[in-house]
Amino acid sequence: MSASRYHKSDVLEAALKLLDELGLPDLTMRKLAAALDVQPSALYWHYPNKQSLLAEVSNTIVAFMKPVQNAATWQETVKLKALSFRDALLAFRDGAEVVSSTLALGLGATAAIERIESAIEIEDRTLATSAAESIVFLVLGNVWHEQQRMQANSLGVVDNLSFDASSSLEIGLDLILSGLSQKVGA
Amino acid sequence: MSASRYHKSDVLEAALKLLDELGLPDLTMRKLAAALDVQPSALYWHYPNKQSLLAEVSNTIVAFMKPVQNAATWQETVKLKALSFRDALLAFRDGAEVVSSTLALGLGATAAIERIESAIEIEDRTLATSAAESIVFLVLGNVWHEQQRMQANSLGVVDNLSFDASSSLEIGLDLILSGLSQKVGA
DNA sequence: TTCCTTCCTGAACACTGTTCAGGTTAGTAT
DNA sequence: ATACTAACCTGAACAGTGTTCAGGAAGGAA
Repeated sequence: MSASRYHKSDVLEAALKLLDELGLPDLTMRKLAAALDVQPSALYWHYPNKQSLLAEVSNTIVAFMKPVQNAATWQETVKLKALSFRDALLAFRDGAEVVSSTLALGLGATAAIERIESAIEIEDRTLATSAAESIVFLVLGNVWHEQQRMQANSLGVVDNLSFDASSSLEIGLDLILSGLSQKVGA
Repeated sequence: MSASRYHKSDVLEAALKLLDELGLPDLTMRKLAAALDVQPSALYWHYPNKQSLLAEVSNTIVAFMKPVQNAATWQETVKLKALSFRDALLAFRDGAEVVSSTLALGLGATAAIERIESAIEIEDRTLATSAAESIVFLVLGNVWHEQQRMQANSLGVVDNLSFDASSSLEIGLDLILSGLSQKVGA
């Protein structure tokens, strides 16, 4: 198989598949090349470097956010969007770490902030932006931590299962949203 | 100079110094060894691997948090502790990234969560833990983002200076704290 | 058939973390 | 002073990493 040639989207697709199989630490250019039955240097025709490849991987993960049906209140919509972001991260192995890294580099994942900000129906847009950014950091931190535990568990490391990550995230979200409602008098 | 032998704390100290001079991506075992005028393999007598070294670096950064004088309300104390955490991260180059990585690995930085949680004077300790965790994620995300911008700026990359990271963090903190006050009826 | 763009090879460069057998130094005990 | 033991380090190597570069082959258009 794979007798013909590839283009950018094929490489991206293969990277996502390999990310899921091996995890981020083992996602190397050489293994990616081997999976495509190609020399490592071939990848550099499609992407200038590994970082820009990972940036597109990150964008793909973020774009995986499912749109939310409008809820009763905008607060509810914001929460659903945040949880949809969470689900997108969880859908890919090490998703949170990938997105965190590229967001810190200023490359990708600003889409997530914008999408959440757009749901915050208040007049003070500076406040809305900060709130959206806070929510994104909160989700990323939570999921990163959770995915790390998942891998540790699959490696047989003992863990205190007494801690429910998903409800911890929801508590944090509720805190921000209730603070937001209060500050804006709604 | 450096004619005599080292022990663990010397290596840690040198690592912190080198982190500040070179940044996390260039903090390699070989450069650390060279700074100590020692073979790279010598480092592995003190630390089993690079990760455990970084975990102690992370712990040192977190321990850099200055204690806060008790404020009028516990809300104020929590906020001051969060800002003290922020200052500790900012005191070291790439501090937020270092601490994020090791916190995700479950190794260090739980001290920061505990210290903030202890200031949250409410009865529901589950809520307090989630709130403290949220605050830590928020600070880490903010500072990571900010430190990345600092480095980008020092490399001559253009940046929109219209964005004040420190006030964005304070807004996020206020949102969580006001949500917390509301939920507990204080 | 010529030509040009697209995609890839093969080999190398300059690194990285880590291991290991063996040596040296320092301090303690006899 | 001598023997012993723990602390610390050398030197060399292994197996891997991202990336570069000159050149070659495949596919479509003129």
